[in-house]
Amino acid sequence: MNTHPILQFLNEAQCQAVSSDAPALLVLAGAGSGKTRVLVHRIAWLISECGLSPHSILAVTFTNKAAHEMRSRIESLLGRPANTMWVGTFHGLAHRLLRAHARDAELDENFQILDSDDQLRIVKRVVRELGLDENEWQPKQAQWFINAKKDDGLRPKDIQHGGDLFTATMTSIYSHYEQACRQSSLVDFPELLLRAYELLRDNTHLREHYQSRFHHVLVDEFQDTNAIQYNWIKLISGRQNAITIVGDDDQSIYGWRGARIENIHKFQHDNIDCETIRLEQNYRSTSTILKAANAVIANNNDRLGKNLWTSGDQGELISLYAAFNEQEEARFIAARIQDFVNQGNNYSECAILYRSNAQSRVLEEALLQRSIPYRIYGGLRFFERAEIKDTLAYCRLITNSNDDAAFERVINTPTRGLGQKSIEIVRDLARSRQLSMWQAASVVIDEGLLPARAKNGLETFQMLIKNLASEAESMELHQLIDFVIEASGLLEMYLKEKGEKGLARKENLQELVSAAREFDADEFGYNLEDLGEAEVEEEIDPLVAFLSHASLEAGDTQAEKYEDSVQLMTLHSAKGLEFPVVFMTGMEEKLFPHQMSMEDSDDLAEERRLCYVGITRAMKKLYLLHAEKRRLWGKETYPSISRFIREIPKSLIEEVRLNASVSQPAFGRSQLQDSDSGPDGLQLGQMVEHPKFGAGVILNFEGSGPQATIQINFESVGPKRLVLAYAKLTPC
DNA sequence: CTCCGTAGCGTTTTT
DNA sequence: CGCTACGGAG
Repeated sequence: MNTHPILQFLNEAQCQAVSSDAPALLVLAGAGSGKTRVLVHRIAWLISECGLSPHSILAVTFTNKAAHEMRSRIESLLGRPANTMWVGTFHGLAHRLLRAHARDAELDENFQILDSDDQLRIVKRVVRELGLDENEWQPKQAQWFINAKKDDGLRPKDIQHGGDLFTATMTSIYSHYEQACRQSSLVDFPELLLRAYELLRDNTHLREHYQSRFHHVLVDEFQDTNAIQYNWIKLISGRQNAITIVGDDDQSIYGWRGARIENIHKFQHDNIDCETIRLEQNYRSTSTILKAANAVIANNNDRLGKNLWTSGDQGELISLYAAFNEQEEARFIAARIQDFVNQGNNYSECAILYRSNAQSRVLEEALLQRSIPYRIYGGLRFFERAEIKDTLAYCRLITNSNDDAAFERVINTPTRGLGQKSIEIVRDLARSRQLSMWQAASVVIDEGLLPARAKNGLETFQMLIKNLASEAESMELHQLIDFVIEASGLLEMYLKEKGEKGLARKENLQELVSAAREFDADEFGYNLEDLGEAEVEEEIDPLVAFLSHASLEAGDTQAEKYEDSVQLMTLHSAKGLEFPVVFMTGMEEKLFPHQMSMEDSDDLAEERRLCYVGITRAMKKLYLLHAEKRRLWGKETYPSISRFIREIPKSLIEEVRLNASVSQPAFGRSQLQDSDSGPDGLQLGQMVEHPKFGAGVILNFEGSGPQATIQINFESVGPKRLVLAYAKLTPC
């Protein structure tokens, strides 16, 4: 037994992972197996035991939350700050590199970051400018295309369209979009990564500098990395440095966003000396819950393989409840939560998970009816609010008047007599003379291309921005923001809004001012004190830093954290969290697995991983719910039970009835029936096809002999009772 | 420019 | 069903 303080209280596999001296280490960390703990302890180990300087450590995560948590846990373990250690998100670190070496990356030193909203606006404009029909060539789709290509490290010139009209058109949009971004010194999220990659790839001096600096690179949630992230990691760590990657192939749920689960296999392949350690002991859930999770995920192929276990006890059976409809599903949950709380527990110990956001509405209503406090994850985040984005758009114009995205956003907000038509004139001129909107505006005024009223508006706008820019030089960041809010007329405009809305907006704007007051560029690593040979260009403007910060850390989704409340969220946002009691709702075919992911086997496997993630969120008690009837987009549907439920051993489930509960149920079976099997080898819960009614699930067998009937829940027409002898059923 | 009516559409989300 | 985005009327 190792008695080293850093290795204390770790199990054997964890100790091995923390103290491994392998140059390439892969830690396959199952849900709830102490993944973050291992990562944090390993870094502390490297510093205090292997004598590595924090300066030579690079740790990468996906979310800001994870990055902050990691740094503070390392520091508290070490008992001292480790400022020189690079800990951050892929995007945050890429941004840091680009700021420090803007010239080498061929970027304007005041470049700003586009969020997906701004990005879509620019794509839309490009599509329009190319004279393409927006219905045929949807900007959303083009945006998706561009991002997917960037995630794969492809520039327009790298794309072979081979005469394919779709690819050719999309590539052309991509190319023009790139041009527009360059014009305005704007960088979107995937561009941050791609640029940072190209920077190191094409600049030997810089690459060698960072390779000799970072002796150990650690990556969290490796299953979520995309192609460019993987290549960036490879580039920055070079051949001589150690890499630790931590991840769980079974929890890869972002394939649709470019994440490459294969990167884990690739890592093993690229590093012949790679050591693999599995963390399979789970400290979160009961063995019942783990068995269910293991059984479900076992249906996927190509896994690296892992079996979660616990030394804890069995705990309660998983409860399965078949509700009549979604309202009843919600009421059942609310009642259970109320019971749970009445027994002396907290609301915050309960989480309600769903596949898609639309499901939350009915759940909210049921909770509201019982006055159960709840908190919804997701939704608008602080820096995404319209009033905040408007204010920041003015600030961006102060920093860089050629920022077309910002220009378009506020040119007529608040209204100053500039309609669609006037803006179109500016836009056209900007395009034909290859100018930014701001530059084009001056030309339009000089050449008298606008009616008097619009011309006035445009001039007022220009004066305003120039005025703000000159004031900016003598003001503190927070004073400036405050001044912008006032002088732009935004505050006045919002206060005119009726109801609470205007006031809420005013409060948010005040919060923005305090955020600016507390903002410290150095603290967020925007100024780099120790780049050594690779020189830092001059000190970053605090406003530029604040704007980048706003884009990179959009802030929390609104919620009063201190209040004890039930947690509502999608299965995706539940990843990484845990709750004593978990309700998984809408366990129905076409909802979960989602209809759009049922055809393709890779998509289906990802849905299954999502289910695995959901199940493993539960610590003590798991409820699975499905409705026999569900209103979807105003239409009644009769969904069949999710295949994932059928993948859980029946011995782990008890079916909840309204007044009693029976263990070892068959799905939808009456309590009196004691066999799963009916005549003709048909089984309860089985999918069958009827020539007239289509597909359905067998609910029950009744009677015997020639009068025997079968009850089937059809997708098209709902539950029906048929005489078995005449029903021409084919199993499917 | 603002307001209102309707056509169209409808996973998952962080940076 | 309920939201958004856009187009026409005032």
